[in-house]
Formats: sequence, structure tokens, C-alpha cells
Amino acid sequence: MKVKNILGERFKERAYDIESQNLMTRGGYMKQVGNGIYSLFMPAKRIQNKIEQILREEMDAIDGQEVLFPVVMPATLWQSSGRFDSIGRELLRFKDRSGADMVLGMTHEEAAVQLAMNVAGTYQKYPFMIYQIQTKFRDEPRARGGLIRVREFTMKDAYSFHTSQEDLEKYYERAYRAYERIYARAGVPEVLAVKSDSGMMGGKVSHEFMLLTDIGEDTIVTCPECGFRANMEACDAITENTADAELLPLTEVFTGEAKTIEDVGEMLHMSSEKSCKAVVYQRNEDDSYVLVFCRGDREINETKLTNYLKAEIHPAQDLTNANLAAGNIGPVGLETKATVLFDRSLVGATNLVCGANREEYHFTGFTPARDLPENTVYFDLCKAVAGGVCPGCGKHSLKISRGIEVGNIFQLGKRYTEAMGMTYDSENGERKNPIMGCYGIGVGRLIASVCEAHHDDYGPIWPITIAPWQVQICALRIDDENVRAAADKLYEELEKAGAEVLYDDRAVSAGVMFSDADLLAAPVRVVISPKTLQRGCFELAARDKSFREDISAEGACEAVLAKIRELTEAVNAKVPERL
RNA sequence: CGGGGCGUAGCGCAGUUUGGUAGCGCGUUUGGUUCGGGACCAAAAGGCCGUGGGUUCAAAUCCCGUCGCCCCGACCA
Repeated sequence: MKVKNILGERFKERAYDIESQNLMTRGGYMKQVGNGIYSLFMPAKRIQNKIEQILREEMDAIDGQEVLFPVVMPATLWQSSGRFDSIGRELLRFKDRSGADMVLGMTHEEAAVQLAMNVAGTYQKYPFMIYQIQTKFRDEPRARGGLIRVREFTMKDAYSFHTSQEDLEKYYERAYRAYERIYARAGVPEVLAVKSDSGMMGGKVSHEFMLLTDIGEDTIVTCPECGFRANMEACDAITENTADAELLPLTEVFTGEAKTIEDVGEMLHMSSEKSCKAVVYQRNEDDSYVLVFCRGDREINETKLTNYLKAEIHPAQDLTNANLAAGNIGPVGLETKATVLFDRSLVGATNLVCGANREEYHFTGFTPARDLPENTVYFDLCKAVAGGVCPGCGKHSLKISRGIEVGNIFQLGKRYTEAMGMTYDSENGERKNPIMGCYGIGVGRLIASVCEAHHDDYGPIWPITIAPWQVQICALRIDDENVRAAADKLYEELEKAGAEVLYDDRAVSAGVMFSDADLLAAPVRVVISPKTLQRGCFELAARDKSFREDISAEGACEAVLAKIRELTEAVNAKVPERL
């Protein structure tokens, strides 16, 4: 392929805050069509093809059967699982010409069950896994970050069916390993699996695969001591309290206008960890109040709270109907209709400051174990904190980072097979619902994430296994007939040898040529110019700057092929064995 | 869905306050000079000023509607 022929304009101007979006836009990888909707130019499509190929190989290797579900589905299919009604406007609904409700697929559990049911009615078919690589549409409230968060995207989604939990768990391990292999083969072995919240998918055990970067939308908790890692949403929070030697009596004190933890703490010379704060939420469905007490220096984990309540919530908008003294809410002497919950960060705490449920007053000397009823239950409702206690090893070692979710795996259970009535006959002739697992990877997001994690100021640094082209020939001074001849010859040889080669034979200045080459980011670059040609040499350089050397023009083709093999082997050396 | 902003040449923008023949930079085309990190000179092409209506002798500019996009927040398998 010649650079002059590929469609997609490369330019210099920065346009966005997110570097991957910037570089991929500047490099002519994609073009926006609408909010969160993109067309891909050839370079991006080639990357996507390579990732899809890796996905196919790894899914096939764990006995997957590639299938294809429809993008457009009748609403009745989604009603059969209950999700037509339970999912919000992220699911795009519309009517066909006859007025029937339709949806655009945002995930395909229902379609997978529909495809498998009635053709897997005997235990002898099990286990099996079906997967597809296809377009999904999610009507995101807010797309952003180029391909990182879009409304329409290509996804590999896989669904496994089992006759026992043990079998699912065994398969889950294989899928987990397949995912590690996929990321390693795509040149991002640093992708981390973290324990996650399973959200609207239902099910118990789930992992998200995270690429750590500052622009990530998820917060990840890791422990360098023992390797523990979890999404903040799903991370157990452990708080250690040491009891003061002397318990002070509960005393009401005047605090006037001081409402916030900071103000009250300053006034009473108390650090925030020696306080008990109240956080008020409202259930989305009826605006009823939920009141959570936790240690003053902790934050509520809204995902945990939502899961406990089994209800969507939002921070309380106004407390006028709650009969609560905002800023002075406390757990002692509280009279309210709100659901009241206590976080376990209060367990063992002593001599805290808390609201007195009276304007302008707080209590000091609040000790939950003494001042709350004996049967008070403490839940885990707070976020883990940096330097906090690791749920894995118990050390004060937790680190907090940001990450992009580039894939996930769930042990779904029977949620869909039960709801949709999919059954099989077991060995003893019983009719049973199969147990499911599901496994997803967003292809476009993975591309953007790799770019985000691997780039420099000049462009992406694609791992050779997914780079649009393996090698780029830059012919400087194409008007020099020796350069022309040498470059044409090498291009022809490399193509014949099966290398993926991009050839820049435009009569442009070196600056333009190199800048474009940095943006298109072939891992290996050959520069052919009068300067080195005088000595019978080409320059061979790596996009990631790992090498830069002169090679003899004679054996150039072989030298390039060797470098391609070398780089490819370096990526594959980090791929773990299959399970 | 709330708050803010923007739609004018392929891209990025000025012009709108105060109505009066459509501008700039980049890119593109042609010719020339340069040329190993986004060169220079000269010439040229390119716009229904998002869209519908209204006011006016006259609308990119004022008024009303509508569509789209961007940013922040809510939301997010």
C-alpha cells in the first residue's frame, strides 16, 4: 500500500484532551459521523481485523463456535428476559412499519439463549460456548474519548452453557486464561483482571480486565504486597479503629453554623476520622430517603449501597420532606422514616463527633458500641481508601489507580435460562435450566486503550501484532532516481515476502514524511535517502526507538523481515500457555 | 435529563454587539526554488453562513421555531 493512496487526512493540530482520541484523529484513523458514532479509515480497520483474528483464534481454542446474532431484535425477545422493561434508555427502542416494538442489540444474552434453546435439550450437548464479533448499539447518555466510549461499537461477546456450577467454574478459568492470552497477544500484557461488580448483568462472580491509565473511567484498588485487585465498586472496605483508653460521656455541644465535617472538626479540634457523618440518598423510584452513617473520613460506595437496597438511588436533592436537620444529623435520638444503615467503619470507633439532630448542635463522645442498640447491624457500604487495609493480606498497602475496562467475564448463572425457559434433560431424566457464563471484549475500545497506553508525542506506538502495517518505507528525495529505484525494489521484495508494508513515495519534505510515519506507526521503518544510499545503506529504525541502525541495501529485505520476526517474538514471549 | 457553549470553504476560526456585495490560517491545484523532522515564492480553485419561518428596501448579523455537535454533571452491561 502506498501512503499517497490511503484515505484519511493526517494533520498537526491537537483537537482533544484525550491523547488517544487526538492521535487517532490526527492520524486519519477514524472520522466522526455523529455523537459517539464513527467510521473507521483503513489503518484503524486493519488494526481491528488483527484484533478480531486474535479473538477468533483464542475463542476457537477454548471450543467456541462462532455464530452471528442479529443487531435488530423484536422487543418480545427482550421481554422474555424482563430486560425490555428493566433497562433504561440505554437500550434503543423503535417501531417497525407494523408498529411492533424493536430494539437495537446492546448485548446478546437473550439472542444467545434463543439460538441455543431447543437445540441443546440434552445434557450430552453440554458444555458449549457460542460467540460472535459484531456491532452493538448502546444509547450512552454521553459518549466521549474517541473510541473509548461510543454508542456504536464492535464487540466480541461469548456465551457458555453448562450443566453444573463446577463445570462453569472450570470453563471460567479457561476463559480467564484466554483473555490473558488475548491481551498479551495484542501487545498489552499489562492488562489486569480485577474482581468486579456484576451490575445489570446479574450473576455472582465476575472480573473486569483493566488497562491502567489516568484517563480511565474506573477506579481500581490494588495491593502490591499480595496481588489483590478489585474494582472500587466491588472492593471490600476494611477500617481499623483503635479504641481510646478513656470513653467520654455523650455530650451535646453548641456548634452554630458549622455543618460540614471540616467546619465541625476545626471548631472542636477533631480530625475527620474521629467523627461520624450522615449521608442522605433518595430512591429513584419514590424519592424515599436512605440515611447512611459512616466514619467521617470515609466515602459511601454507591454501588454497594445500590446492591444492598436492590434499588437505584441518587444523592438527596433536598431534605425538606425528610424531617432531618441537614448538617446536624446523628444516629442518637434520631426520629425518621428513612431507611437507616450503619457502615462498618464505625465498628470499634470511640469518642466520635456526630450530629445531635438539632440545629446548631453536635454530640461529642459518641461511641457506637455503647450508644447504639446492641442489635445494630453494620454493613460494608464505604469505598476502600489508599493506604487502607488490604482484604487480601491485611496490610495497610492498598493503592488506588484509574483504569479503562477492556473486557469482562461473568458467571451468569441461570438468570436468563430460567426467565426464558431454556431447559435440557439431565442424565437422570430431570428437566433443568443450563448455567451460563458470558465474556465480552470491546474491540474499538481496546484499540483506543492500547493507543492511550502506548504512544509518544508524535503518535501511537502499536505493538507489531496489531499494527496496521509491519513496516513503512520512507523514500526521502523520491526525485533522486537511485532512491526511486532502491525504494521500489525493496517495496516489491517485501510485498513478495508477505510483509505488510506501507510505502511512502510522495515528494514531500522529510518532516511531513516522518510525522505521517509516526502517526501511522508501523513498528519498523526503513528510510531510503541519497545520504545513506551513497554508502550503499538504508536506515532501519523502530517506531518505539528500540533500535536505529544502518543496514546494507543489498540484504535489506532479509534484515527487515528479521526485525519483524524479532518484534513479533518479543510480544509472543509474554503470552501465557493455554489452559 | 440539568448547566454552559458552538454550527460561516475539506479542517480550524474571524465577522454577529451597531443589518449594507463573504474573510483569515491550514489543507488542495498549478509553476518555480528548496528538502533528513510538519520549507519558501507566485498564481488559482473552493461557501444556500445547519435548517424552517418572520421582521426589513436589505439578514451570516435582529426575532421565533427546529436539527446537530462539543464541554461539565447526572447516568453508564
